[in-house]
Amino acid sequence: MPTQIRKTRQKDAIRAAFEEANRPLSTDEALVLAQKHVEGISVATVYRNISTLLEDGWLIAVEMPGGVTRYELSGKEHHHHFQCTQCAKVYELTGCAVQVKPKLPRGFRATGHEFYVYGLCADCSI
Amino acid sequence: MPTQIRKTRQKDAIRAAFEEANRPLSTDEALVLAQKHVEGISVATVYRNISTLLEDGWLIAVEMPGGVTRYELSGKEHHHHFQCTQCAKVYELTGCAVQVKPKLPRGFRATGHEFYVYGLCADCSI
DNA sequence: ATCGTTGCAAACTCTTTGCAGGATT
DNA sequence: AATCCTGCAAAGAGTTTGCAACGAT
Repeated sequence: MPTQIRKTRQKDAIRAAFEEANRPLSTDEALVLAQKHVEGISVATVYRNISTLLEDGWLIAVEMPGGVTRYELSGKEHHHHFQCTQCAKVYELTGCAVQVKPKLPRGFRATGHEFYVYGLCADCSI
Repeated sequence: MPTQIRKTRQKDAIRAAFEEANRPLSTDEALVLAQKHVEGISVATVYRNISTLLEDGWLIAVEMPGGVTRYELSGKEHHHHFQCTQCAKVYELTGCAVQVKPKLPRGFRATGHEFYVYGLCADCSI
């Protein structure tokens, strides 16, 4: 008998937060957004549910340099991320072409790369 | 009278650690290397001195996605960083050409970008 | 003898975990 | 009713800070 999973208001609120946001969310941001659906939802619950959603493959982690980890809906095609230097929000960048010619030291082997753009988002550009 | 600065064994040990390493160091790595010069040097001292060296402009912070901040000697020309997925050490990449054509959403303005390469360092490639 | 610096320990922040009560099936 | 899930509070990990003692000038 596989362990059963129950539907709760908190779980729904957290999933809704990510679906409504349209951008990667930190645990704090997810907490604030989820609290609009379920008042009094706790941080621990947000952390636990994000862990579960990561294991389920519903979310993936977005590691930002010098910042807390964000999470976004999985299943999107390859893309990079933009962080606003003013409000610190992170956005997805689609169709951002990057050409790399890494010159590695002798003996080094590259297996992947990450790329981040910084600047001002639309709200902060005003 | 400007605030005087004193020369201490701890301070020298921490600077030596960065000069000998030839790669960006985390506070932990700096602590371990500094302890080879001054036994019993404390974490607090490492943190405090790194802060001072940052203010002095002798060090600059290297923020790695999903990892602790590293610090490297300042004054080098523009370069990116390589992180070994095996030993987690960070190395500088010189002469790594990156061509970017970011397609930003309407109203967004880019001011900079960061680039990271992952793979196996020489020691871990064996 | 000053007073900058250090080491220790406490404080803080972010995240994880134990546990008892509450909610879903 | 069974047991998954939540909230609270305590516990960890990494970093910062207060304070008395140390030590460079």
